[in-house]
Amino acid sequence: MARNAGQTPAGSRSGSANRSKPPTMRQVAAKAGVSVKTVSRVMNRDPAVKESTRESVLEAARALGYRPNAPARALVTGRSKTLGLLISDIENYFFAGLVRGVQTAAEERDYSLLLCNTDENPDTEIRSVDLLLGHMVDGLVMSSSRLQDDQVSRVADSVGMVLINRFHPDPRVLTTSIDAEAVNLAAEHLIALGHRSIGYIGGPMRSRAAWLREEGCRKVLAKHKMREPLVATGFPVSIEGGYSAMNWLLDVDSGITGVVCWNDMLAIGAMRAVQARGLRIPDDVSIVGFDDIHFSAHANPPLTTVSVPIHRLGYEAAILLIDATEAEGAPIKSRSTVQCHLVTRGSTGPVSQ
Amino acid sequence: MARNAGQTPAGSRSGSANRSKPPTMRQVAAKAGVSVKTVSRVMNRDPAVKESTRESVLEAARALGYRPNAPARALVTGRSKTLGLLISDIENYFFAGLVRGVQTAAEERDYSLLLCNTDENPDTEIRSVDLLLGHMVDGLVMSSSRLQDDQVSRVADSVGMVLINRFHPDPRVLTTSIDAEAVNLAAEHLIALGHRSIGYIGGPMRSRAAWLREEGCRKVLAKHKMREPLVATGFPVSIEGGYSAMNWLLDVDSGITGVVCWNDMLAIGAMRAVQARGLRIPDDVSIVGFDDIHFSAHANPPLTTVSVPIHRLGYEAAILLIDATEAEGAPIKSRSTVQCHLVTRGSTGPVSQ
DNA sequence: ATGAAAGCGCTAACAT
DNA sequence: ATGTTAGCGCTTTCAT
Repeated sequence: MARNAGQTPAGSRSGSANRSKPPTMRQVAAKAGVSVKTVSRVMNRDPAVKESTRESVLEAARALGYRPNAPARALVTGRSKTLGLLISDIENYFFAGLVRGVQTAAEERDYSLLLCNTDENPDTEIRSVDLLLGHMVDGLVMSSSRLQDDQVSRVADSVGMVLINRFHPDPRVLTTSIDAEAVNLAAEHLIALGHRSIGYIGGPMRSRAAWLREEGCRKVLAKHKMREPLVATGFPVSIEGGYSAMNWLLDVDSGITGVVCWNDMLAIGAMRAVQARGLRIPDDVSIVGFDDIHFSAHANPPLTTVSVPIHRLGYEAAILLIDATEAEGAPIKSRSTVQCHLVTRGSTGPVSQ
Repeated sequence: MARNAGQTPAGSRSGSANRSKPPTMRQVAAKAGVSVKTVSRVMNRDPAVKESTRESVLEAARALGYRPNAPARALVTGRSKTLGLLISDIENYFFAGLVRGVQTAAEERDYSLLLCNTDENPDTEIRSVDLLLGHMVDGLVMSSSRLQDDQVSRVADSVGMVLINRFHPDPRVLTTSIDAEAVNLAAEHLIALGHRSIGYIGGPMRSRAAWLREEGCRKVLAKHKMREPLVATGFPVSIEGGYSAMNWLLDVDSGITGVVCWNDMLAIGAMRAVQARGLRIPDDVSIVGFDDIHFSAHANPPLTTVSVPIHRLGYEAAILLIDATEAEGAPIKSRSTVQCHLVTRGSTGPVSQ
């Protein structure tokens, strides 16, 4: 009877790639001697099925290697149990961590993940959003989106969405961000160590988050009645970019003793530039990063940085989104925040006399 | 007439999250005054439509904000234009690069990507495969799979698949791998530099690829009539693991002057351990990695490593898979190989006298 | 506790 | 060059 004992569906396996169509509910129903709807109920864990019928259905399903067809289900229910994830670059350690957090949440809640890279290109991003919407994703997680506020709002007309580290006036657009205090931690730390001549290496151009972080640095210095930081912006956000930016900083003002960086990648590049000039870290120059990517603890010297709970950021965002998607009425909660803290390591020290 | 000028579908936007259903082909057809099938043809770029009708259909579609419904299409065609991607950990730089390569190919060929992490856990992996098959993916890209050969074969009964860096006897299972010579490059390099006491830090346990690489190292030493390498295995494949492994190596034999590592992460950890002991790289110990992840060029000192074209690896795998999937008859090609080469940087040097 | 029929949005097979 | 009909695999009424 059951020619294929395991999970193998019946089908030829002769050399080439002709595959048999997967079994359907109808076949399971026939085999179990029940109606299609009963099989459906069993698959959806409807408690109103007799234990014995449930078992025989499950048995038949196993024997046939049956698997519910997600597209079919999506078609009729209008929900795909799928989330779209838009990031600028999966090879960036920050986004990789984010994805991991989102995945954890997705797995917990039984969602799948469709991943798209945007390369910070708005056209690519729009195409990706269209693609994702075509797949009937139930929600969208967007990080470092290059879309304007009104474009984002327009997307929110069609689907639930959560933005990472970006506030949006539209109340339907959910947000998960780092705490407001985080942007000040790095500068405060350097000042506490006695640094009075401070540089800043900035993040992506025209990014609101980047602007915010730079402003944070400025404000902290102002609060302590110090002169403005020397700011290096427009450099690529990469190790190489940090290298160039640091060289620029030192060329303009060789008296700088402390540098705050938009992120850890830049900071690592900056450290290399300092060392390449024969200066020592932290004796001559102290450097602070942002994110606390895995590698930073193992840089040489280990990098002092503002630790962002990246997994949590992704996890919270996804949970917020899923909750909002599944709530029929008004969303339970529309914003969430994760707490950051400074991790002091070897790249910073007291200013030398 | 067109109340919504832009791409906005008609629908309420009042505070809460009630979204209107997206427009269907029927509505587009009605608006354009044609049949559904004609709309279908336009959407599928069927050349057999008059230019004027095509345009009016496109116009109507734009006005309504129409987007083809992928699940519906998948249901009827049996193809989802979606690839499943199974990796062990997206936060591992190698896999992130792989994903990027796969994504490039997917985008080129108009496929979407469903991403799953396995954490090298076979149970998670089986669950993920089931999930992916439920989504009717057209193909599966698997890297560092923990499934047995026969389990893989069983999956291949249902769907096309390509394995990264793993050969499989089943001819239906496609493969993309690094070239056979790559595993020898590191050891050859150390030997050429005069090293005679060589250690090896191994990769994941029970991984065939890891075993192969270790064997490569052994064979090279044997070929040069040198004694067996001292092998450290069973350590976590991470910076921390490399640190511990290197310490173990040095504890067992303090005379080691050259170390070959399964990958760059381990190598970076190993470098840190050497430096922590007050030894210098490469003066006292030379270290070679594998992969050439982005960070390696910026390690301190920069890491000599076997450069694997990771993007290409992912790209080639995806292309192989898509080609095979779309070919109705026998697959065009079932294996592909990418060429690796040694990148000499600061972590290796001639053995000191 | 279970079943029959309708239909989700689309394309395939055949018209015309 | 365009339209009609049927049906993909599933869930949703509404029965029983």
